[in-house]
Amino acid sequence: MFVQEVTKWYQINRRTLPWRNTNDAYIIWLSEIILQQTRVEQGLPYFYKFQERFKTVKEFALASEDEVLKLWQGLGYYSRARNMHATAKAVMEKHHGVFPTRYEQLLQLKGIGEYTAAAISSFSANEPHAVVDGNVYRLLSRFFGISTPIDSTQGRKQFKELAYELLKEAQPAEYNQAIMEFGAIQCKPASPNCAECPLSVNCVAFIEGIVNTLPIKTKKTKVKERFFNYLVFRNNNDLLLNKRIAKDIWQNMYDFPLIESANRLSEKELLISDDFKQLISTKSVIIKAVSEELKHVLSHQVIYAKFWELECNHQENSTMQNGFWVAEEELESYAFPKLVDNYLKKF
DNA sequence: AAGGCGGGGGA
DNA sequence: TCCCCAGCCTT
Repeated sequence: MFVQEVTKWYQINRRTLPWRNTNDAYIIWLSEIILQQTRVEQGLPYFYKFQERFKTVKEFALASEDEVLKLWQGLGYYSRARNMHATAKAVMEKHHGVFPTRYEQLLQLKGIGEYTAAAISSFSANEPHAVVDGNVYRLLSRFFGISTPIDSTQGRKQFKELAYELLKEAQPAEYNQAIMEFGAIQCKPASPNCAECPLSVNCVAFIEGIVNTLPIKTKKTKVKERFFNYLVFRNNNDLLLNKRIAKDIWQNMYDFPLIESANRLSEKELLISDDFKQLISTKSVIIKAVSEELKHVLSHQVIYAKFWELECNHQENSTMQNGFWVAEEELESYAFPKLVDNYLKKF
């Protein structure tokens, strides 16, 4: 009953999306990685950009990581872009440039976990692997009244088993699309459309009036505060950039020489700090301006950032391993985190 | 098992 | 504000 109703609803209410109605595993892979933890509306323009720039997995593999990250700029979770690039190369080397469609092979590729392997293998080859994403957790927990936390090991196991059980009576490709679409459009997280829901008569959460308490999640991410003091060195038309190579946020993207402090720094505290002296090195520098404090919120940290604009009479960066000077017109080819991009747009 | 990893949108 | 989004990887 559940499977039939969800499928019937889907056939009437499905959105037309550019990655549907294809069984090209490469195109489906593009869309699935972009959509991880990302709403369709937010990912859509990126899907078009990537599809246009990289017509084939070979073109993707031949690109530079810098270019891939630049295309990905603004979408977040940048490891997705780095992993995609690695996977494109692996497909060239290990699969002769033919994107695999088998679940077990897909799982071997970077950035592809159980969900994405199930999605690609079912959509491209109709393999019977159940997708279990946020939409599926929500819909199943409500309809069957399951209160096991979805972020527990037991919960993941229970929902996965149920999803696979339901898939037995279904057409994998269509039903996997259907159950996610139903969760995204009909059984939404907040204010789901229960009044017009074809499942409501049998929905445990609806009958018991606990729709908005499900699904249950136990862990909450705690947010860390960080204080960034960016030094924007300018010499005539050139700016000093930094490549972020540390194991930290925004890996392999670009920003400016950075002094991070445990708390908010006054101008005096910044100027007398050892970090500042070290970055200045032998440069003679004039402070031209300082930006307002920009607050940048990530899911797991809040960054308070100030940009110090420094006029510099000569170029040297001996104290910075990953520093290099770039002409202002060249900035557009570097991938910047949103925080830095926001600053650059103003200045 | 827990924590890290972006950015945006809805209520 | 808080929560969630077509999750995955490392520790």
